[in-house]
Amino acid sequence: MTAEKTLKRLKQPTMYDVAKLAGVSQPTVSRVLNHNKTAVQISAATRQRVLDAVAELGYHPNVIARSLRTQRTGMISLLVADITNSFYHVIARAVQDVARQRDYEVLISNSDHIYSREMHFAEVLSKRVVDGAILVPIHLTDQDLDGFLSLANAPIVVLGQHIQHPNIDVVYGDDEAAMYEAARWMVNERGYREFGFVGVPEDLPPGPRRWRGFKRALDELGLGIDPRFMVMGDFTIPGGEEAARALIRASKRLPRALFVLNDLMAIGVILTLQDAGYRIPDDVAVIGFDNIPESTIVRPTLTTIAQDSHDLGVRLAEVLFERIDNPNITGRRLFRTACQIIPRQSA
Amino acid sequence: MTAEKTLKRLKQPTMYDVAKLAGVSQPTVSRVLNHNKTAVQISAATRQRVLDAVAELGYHPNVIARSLRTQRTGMISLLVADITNSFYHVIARAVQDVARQRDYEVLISNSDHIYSREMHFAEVLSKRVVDGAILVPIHLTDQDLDGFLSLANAPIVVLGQHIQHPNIDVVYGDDEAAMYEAARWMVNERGYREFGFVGVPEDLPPGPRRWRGFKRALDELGLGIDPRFMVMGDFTIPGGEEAARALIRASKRLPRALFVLNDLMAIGVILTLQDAGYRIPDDVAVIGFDNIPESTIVRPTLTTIAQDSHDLGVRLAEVLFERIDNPNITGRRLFRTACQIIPRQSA
DNA sequence: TGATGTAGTGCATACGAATACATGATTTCG
DNA sequence: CGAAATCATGTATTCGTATGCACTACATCA
Repeated sequence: MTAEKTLKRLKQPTMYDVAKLAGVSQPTVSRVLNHNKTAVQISAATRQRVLDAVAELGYHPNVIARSLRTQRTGMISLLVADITNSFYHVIARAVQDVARQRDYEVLISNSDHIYSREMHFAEVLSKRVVDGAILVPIHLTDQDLDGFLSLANAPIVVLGQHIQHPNIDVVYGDDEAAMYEAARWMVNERGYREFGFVGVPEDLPPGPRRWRGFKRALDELGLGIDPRFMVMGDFTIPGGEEAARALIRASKRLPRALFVLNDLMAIGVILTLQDAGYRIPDDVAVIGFDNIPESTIVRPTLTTIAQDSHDLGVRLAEVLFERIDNPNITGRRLFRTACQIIPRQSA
Repeated sequence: MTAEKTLKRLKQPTMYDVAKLAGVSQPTVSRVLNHNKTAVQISAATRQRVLDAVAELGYHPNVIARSLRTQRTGMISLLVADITNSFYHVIARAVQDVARQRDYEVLISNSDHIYSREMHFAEVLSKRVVDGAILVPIHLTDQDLDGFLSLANAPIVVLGQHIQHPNIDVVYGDDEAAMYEAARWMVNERGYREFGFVGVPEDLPPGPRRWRGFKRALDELGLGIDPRFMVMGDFTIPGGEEAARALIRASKRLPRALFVLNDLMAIGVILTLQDAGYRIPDDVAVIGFDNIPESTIVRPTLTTIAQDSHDLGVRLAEVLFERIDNPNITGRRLFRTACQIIPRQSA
């Protein structure tokens, strides 16, 4: 009698168990537990009996069953391009904070910039395990997203202006304008007149935009850029290191200042150039983008362009929840966040 | 007729829809789609008709409904203490890789070392949204975990030797032994004989263990430690900076070498000491713990003790899946991973 | 050739909670 | 004081899938 199968997992109590103990019906239990969300009244006596029974049994609602019935999961997902990139940490934390206030869970995934992982993520979406998704699409196209959006009945919000889908909201830092301003600042305030650029392959989202802002400023100022001083990386520190080595290989003389597409690569560039004997910023100045925490760890500290990533995260989450609460919202809504130059030692 | 409510979300097709289109019953569809997991046979003709119907409708199984029926979610969760600490990134990635191979999703959460968040996480567990959990408990006690374990019918695996629960598997890096070896190495190989220690409050898990290993080596070598050279932080870079300032305040003369409980704090210590005019390692040597990527960014590069975090992550995931597959496993199984000294410039 | 398998399929039900509807008890008001 | 309104609760059904069981058709064997 006592020695039942201890190995067998104990079954969780259900609303029926609570109802039986309290001497009421299962729906009554449901109504007591959701009384804030339902208009139905429950007598104080019944409520108390139910609550006592809940406490006695240690009852927890089964989230799966509830989700099946309500068609809501209480979860949103967040796809970041690189979990090791601190830029996304702040965003993730902000998203989680907003979600926590609404009793939502956040499912964080990591694509490592890999297309198939982004696709996999979108597929999970279409199986309806989450009520909505925030993503940072690097490879996913409007077409891909369109397919998933019509399958999934969940809204999508993206970080990055390049997604043009007519029914996906976009939050972005205005990096094109920021690059433009930064280039002018480097010339006018800092006095640099010869630049190099460490970017990413053309088709990767932030690349073309940041390049355009940069190029526009240079054009207006009547400055050109030597093609040998343009190299590409892959957003990571090793990518930056490789890019720096490529620069050195291409020409023993380096440009006076380097714009690097993001901070991680900028750090890689600095470390490699220093190892090769160049002084930063005396021989080569370096400016990055993102203002990640590591930018204050490198020496010299990294001059960079800050996206207000906390704000980005909060907006992303808020915009998504608006859509979740009100599925009738349509259209491509745009939310812009300004960027800001953070002058430090490297440029 | 065509202009139905476009605003209304389209309903996903269900197995019934597929069944109707294929001219079979719903269970048959289920059997076709799960044929690898079920012993039942299906004729080739029927299978093809069903698959065609699936393709035509773009059917996706509803994961929620399946979970309710099977009592499995296909998700595990991972609670890390600090999402900004790179040490956990490698673990997260390793866990995700193992999970991916088994078609499991990983729900990453972040406690920020906050007790209430750890509790919240455990509660989610007990509502059965995941099939198992990996966690890095900082504040959670054996008692807490015991409560949740008996509520949840899901196994728990933890990182960190301090959890002694008789039914929770433990994976850990052998940091006590590593600190012991590192202390001997600092004395015998590097020649330091006067040490300071930057730790964390006594009750926080890795603290006492790492301290014990360190202390044991010093005792054996007949070296003492000046109480003024012992300060505490909170695992973070700002925590390390504050600790360094406390050290300087306590005595203008600093110890010859500093053991710091983890790399993030070690970096904070280095940056602050440098700003205060101390040369690393000439005035003060610093050794950290974890071997996070940032340890190669600081200058001087950080001498540290490496945990094989990829291995830790893989083990954690594998151990968890073993338990998920075989709920009859009981007991506290221990899995140890060795640590390794990584000599760099800071000590 | 009738008893016995076996492959292929449908029927009914269960998972746990939420909700439309029905019902009985109580109050309200003309 | 009787009809209608209101309150409190129960009954029945639903969400989408998996699975035990029943059933048919056909093959197998003695």
